[in-house]
Amino acid sequence: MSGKRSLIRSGTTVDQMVRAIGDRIVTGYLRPGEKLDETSLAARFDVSRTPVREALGRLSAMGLVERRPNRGAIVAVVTQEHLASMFESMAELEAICARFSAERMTSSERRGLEIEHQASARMVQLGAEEDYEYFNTEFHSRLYRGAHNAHIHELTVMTRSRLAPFRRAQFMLPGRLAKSWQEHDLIVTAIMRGDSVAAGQAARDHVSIVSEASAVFAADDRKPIRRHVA
Amino acid sequence: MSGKRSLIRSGTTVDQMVRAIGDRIVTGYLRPGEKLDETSLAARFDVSRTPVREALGRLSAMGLVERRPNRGAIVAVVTQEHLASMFESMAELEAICARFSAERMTSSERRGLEIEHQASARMVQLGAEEDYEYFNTEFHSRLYRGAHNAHIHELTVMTRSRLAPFRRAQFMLPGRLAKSWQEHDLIVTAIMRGDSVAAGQAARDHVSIVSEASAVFAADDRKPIRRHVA
DNA sequence: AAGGCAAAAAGTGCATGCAATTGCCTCCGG
DNA sequence: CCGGAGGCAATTGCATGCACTTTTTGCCTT
Repeated sequence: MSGKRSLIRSGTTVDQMVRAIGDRIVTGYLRPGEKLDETSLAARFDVSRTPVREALGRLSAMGLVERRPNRGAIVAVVTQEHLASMFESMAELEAICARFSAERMTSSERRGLEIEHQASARMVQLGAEEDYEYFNTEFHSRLYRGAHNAHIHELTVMTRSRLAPFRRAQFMLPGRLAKSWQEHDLIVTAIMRGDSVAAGQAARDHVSIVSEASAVFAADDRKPIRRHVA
Repeated sequence: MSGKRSLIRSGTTVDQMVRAIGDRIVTGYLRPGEKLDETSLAARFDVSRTPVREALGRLSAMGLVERRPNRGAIVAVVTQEHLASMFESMAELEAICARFSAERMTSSERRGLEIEHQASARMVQLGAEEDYEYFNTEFHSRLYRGAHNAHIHELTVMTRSRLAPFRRAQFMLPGRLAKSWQEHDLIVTAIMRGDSVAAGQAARDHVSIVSEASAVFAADDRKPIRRHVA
């Protein structure tokens, strides 16, 4: 083969394929409904069809691609209805995590959450969307971990990744940044005082709002986003 | 190849493998930690290693088998802690389904639920564990569908199947049958009067009790079940 | 000109073969 | 007697080839 398959090192070939293809889907580079031809993908990444097939299988299990027997794979196309169901699920899952976090977070976890949350306030003041996004992700991850429930954690992360393609532009909405922080603040406050019911409700509301914000973009997401190849 | 691969017809070869191996895991025929050798499985089912590999991949995504790169696959071994987290998740998921069902079930869905539930009462009187298990599964499925949320449905079914190996003996506990029905009754009643909070709580409690009942069996599940190699 | 049918082209599904990695067993040194 | 290095067997990971299914295209019929 040509180069030592430089991009995306580490892990087995299949892992690389999963990441390579998955990234392109999550970032919107490959658009819903787009055909995923095994042969072309294999050629594109300079591997044989076997690891590509396995990667498509895994991505299918993740819900990112749809596989039709004997008819090839396409990037999963989600109906507006199914999208709504995923957002609703996400709200419930986050609510559970927040509720459990309020009950179970260790004092050091609470401290960490508080500190990160306050740090992210600076990003809001600066209006740094990109940086805030990092803190946002970290914030939610802390909630998932704080729930101290491996399985819920897994389900939540899975659902979140599946929603990723539809969430990416949410912070472009004017004022969304500050609002997001305030919503986080409600959650943090509730967790700090151990109010599991309030924490759950605040988390649910937070996701619901994100859901609506994203829906705006889901609609005009049809415009060509195609960039350079990788 | 020899015979027309008679067992488990329909679907692609991989589907058959997934079902064949998955069944053996879910029913406890293959025990946690047991090595799943690709070559032997391929020989056993008279197919090549390729579909077996893909099946193992899917089962791994389902959480039924654990795959260690270059080191083969084993039947997923869950720690007591992770098992507890799955049961807890299940309780929360069922609670969500019951809550949504109370709010969203159509009148015909409500009618169907009620009828099935009443029918299952006969199984309790007869002490027919096997038959009751069918109604039980059906009952929960109705709850999942009644939530009218495709994604929650998916997560719930996935979690349920993953718990299947640890639930199978629950109805062997004396008196569990009648208690189960009474718990179902609480859920049904709450749903019928549209009391989402009560429905959710009843469903959560129901699963929690099942969880404890199953834990009893999870402990002495270590005894050798090994039979002939299928 | 439009519809339908058939043959070819394309692409998936599975089998098989080879390379690479792992685990084990042996042998040697301490 | 124990610990480690090296080689061997077993098993996984990937590549390739063939068969079958689906789709497309071009021609023939109406």
